[in-house]
Amino acid sequence: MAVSTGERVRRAAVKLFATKGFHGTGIRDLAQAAKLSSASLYHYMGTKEELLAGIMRDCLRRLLDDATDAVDGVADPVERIRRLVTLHVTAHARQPNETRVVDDHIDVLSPRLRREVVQLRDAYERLWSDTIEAGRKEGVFDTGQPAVTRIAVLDMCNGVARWYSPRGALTLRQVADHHVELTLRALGVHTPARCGLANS
Amino acid sequence: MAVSTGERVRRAAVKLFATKGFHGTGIRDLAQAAKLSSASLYHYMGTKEELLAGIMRDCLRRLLDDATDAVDGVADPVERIRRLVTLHVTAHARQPNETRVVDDHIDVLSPRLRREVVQLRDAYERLWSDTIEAGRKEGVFDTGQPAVTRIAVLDMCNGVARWYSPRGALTLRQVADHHVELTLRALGVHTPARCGLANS
Amino acid sequence: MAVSTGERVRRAAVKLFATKGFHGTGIRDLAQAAKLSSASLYHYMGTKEELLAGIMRDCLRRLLDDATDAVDGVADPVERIRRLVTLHVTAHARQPNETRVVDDHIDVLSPRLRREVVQLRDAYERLWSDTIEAGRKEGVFDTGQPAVTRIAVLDMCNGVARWYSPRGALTLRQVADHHVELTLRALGVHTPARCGLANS
Amino acid sequence: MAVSTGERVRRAAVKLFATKGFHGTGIRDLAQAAKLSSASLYHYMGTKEELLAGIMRDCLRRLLDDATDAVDGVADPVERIRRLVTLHVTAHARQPNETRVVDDHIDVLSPRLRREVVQLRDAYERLWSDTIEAGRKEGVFDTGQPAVTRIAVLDMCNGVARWYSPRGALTLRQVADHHVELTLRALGVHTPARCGLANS
DNA sequence: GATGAATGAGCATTCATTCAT
DNA sequence: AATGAATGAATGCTCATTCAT
Repeated sequence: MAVSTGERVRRAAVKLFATKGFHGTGIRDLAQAAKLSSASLYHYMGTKEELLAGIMRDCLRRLLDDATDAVDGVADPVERIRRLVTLHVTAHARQPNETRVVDDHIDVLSPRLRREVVQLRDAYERLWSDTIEAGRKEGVFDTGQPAVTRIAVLDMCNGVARWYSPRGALTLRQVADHHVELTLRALGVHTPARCGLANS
Repeated sequence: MAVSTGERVRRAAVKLFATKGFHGTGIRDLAQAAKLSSASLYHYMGTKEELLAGIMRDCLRRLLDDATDAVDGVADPVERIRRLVTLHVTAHARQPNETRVVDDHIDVLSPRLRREVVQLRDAYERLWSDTIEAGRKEGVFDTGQPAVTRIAVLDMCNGVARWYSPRGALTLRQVADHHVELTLRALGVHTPARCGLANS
Repeated sequence: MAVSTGERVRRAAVKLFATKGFHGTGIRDLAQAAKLSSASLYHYMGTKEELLAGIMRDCLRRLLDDATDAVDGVADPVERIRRLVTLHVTAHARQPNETRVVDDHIDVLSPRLRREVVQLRDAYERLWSDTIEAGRKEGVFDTGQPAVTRIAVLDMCNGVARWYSPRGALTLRQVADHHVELTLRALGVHTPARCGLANS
Repeated sequence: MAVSTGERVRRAAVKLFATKGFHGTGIRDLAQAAKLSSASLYHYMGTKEELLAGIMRDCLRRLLDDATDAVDGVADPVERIRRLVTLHVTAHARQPNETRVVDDHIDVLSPRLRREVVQLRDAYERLWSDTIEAGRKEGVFDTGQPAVTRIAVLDMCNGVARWYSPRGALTLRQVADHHVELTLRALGVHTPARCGLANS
């Protein structure tokens, strides 16, 4: 199935921004990767910065929507966190470039464009903090520094985008499960099969 | 106590590279921050890239040396990992800019300059993997994916450089201890005071 | 008749390189002479050095082609040398800048770009040495050092580019004829009207 | 025997100006070649341009003095030209760098510094034109364009600096003699041993 | 006599962007 | 929809030169 030119531009941008960084990517690099002249590029984007902001916005919106759906109606904090981690890790493994662009470029945006992106990111992180807080209140999570733990867990899961390969030794399922496990341990959840005993 | 001009250049570079990125930092930004003309800058550095590589090399060398000292003669894997985490977190909290430069810019370096930096980083990470492996062999660590866990723990600890403030709610001691705790949990170490019970 | 912008750039370069030298000509000088911004210049050239190499290559190629045509089918060494000198002097008188650029800048080129230029120059000079050699074999040229004589004659003819003016006392015809005469004398050809007697 | 620092500077400059050109030679190149810091260089020279002018001036002065001595008291135009050519070729073969600097850099000098150099050069060339004129008046030289011939002969002899090597096939004596021969032929002098007959 | 430090001006080249076609 | 042409501003870096030590 053919891909529209605008989509080709966006994909080129995602790949280049992720690997070379926003400032390390020139408009000519983008044009070449999108097989367009640099002038034509401007039919499909505003400025280079708006292109970046658009990518970040869409990626975060999708993540937020998916996460909202995933935990919708789920009350159990353990199950909620399980789903959040799985979704987060899956997204980072499947779209490593998009997620790396999102995770690494917030400071690059000028205030005007940053606002919306930050709002989306905060809304997304609130899903996590709310869940962690709920688990603490219910006594199923045991962590002295919930905010720090949340950041730590997210950083840990973000890292997947930098090393996971579908051709690697681990399946995506295994990686996701492992991070669920790590997260539950970080949150002090007593996973019975594991209390101090066998290797997985 | 006076600071040498060369040191001033390096400090300016550390701050700017950390906050704006290598490609986002111009030679004129550096000059202004170091209170020098851009021409004078070149008395104290080679190229901009060599300046970056020098910063990364020194920071990693210090970290590697300190870590080597810290675990020297310590046999117990739990104690070793405790020290590694404490040192790592402390470095990231005290020199957030240096460590962010190191953590974010390896891909920026050209092959020639990257080599040495990668060697240092690998030597440092080997301290971690060796320790984790030893703990697994002794049966005190319980993790199905030691390599993934190592990366996860390092990413988690690296994050400290992005949010810790000496003027924040937590002392450096508390942050370090918390990350030791998180790490031990990730490694499946049964910390008695915590097996499923009280908040810290 | 209008001149294309690319041609304007090339002409400006020829004039400036000839009069101020390659290193003495800045990109801004070129831009000003070509009535373009220095950035626009780069739509019409690669690097400054490639511009130079292109000029040299084209000039030499034309000279080589013209000389090849001029002596094509001509067997008599005296007539051949007559034509080579006439063509060479004419080219140096009519395009003094191009030829000066060619004659003065071979050492400026980096190896990559020098190769082709040197090949063309050598092919051109081979026309001369082959002709001189043939004349010697036939006994019509009398010179003890044919290689040195060839260089001497070429240097002598090259000089025309530095002083000839269409508004000067001598016509191009006269200058060419005079150099033919000088060359034949250098080659020891006995021009009857002249064996030691009258002024021309 | 030791060479003074000032002399070392001058020699470095001669070599570099000759091979890379004035504009192609940086002050740092000079300093490196003279084994001095670039600041120290300025103890031994004025500006870079004055260094160039000094070299040209001295070289021309020596040439002029030597040539004046060489023809002093010699009346016969043939003998005079013989001596001028021998001296000129010898100088160009023995000091190829100095003479190339002189021959190639007159246009580089600013008016102030150019004046004296041009005067010396003109005085030197007057020795040649006076001699040629005298020969013509006496009927021993036969050339229709004495001025053009003078330039041609000088260009021809200058070329020696670009190819002569003491390790080459020809001795300096042979090269000088050959150029004397070429010059006499150009001036239409009937050298008996040669009138149309054997190879040398 | 020698140099490290310093710099304003300049270098060739690339930047992101616009616009007429 | 697409691009060649164009540019002001900026890029990293080097220039020749000065001066305090």
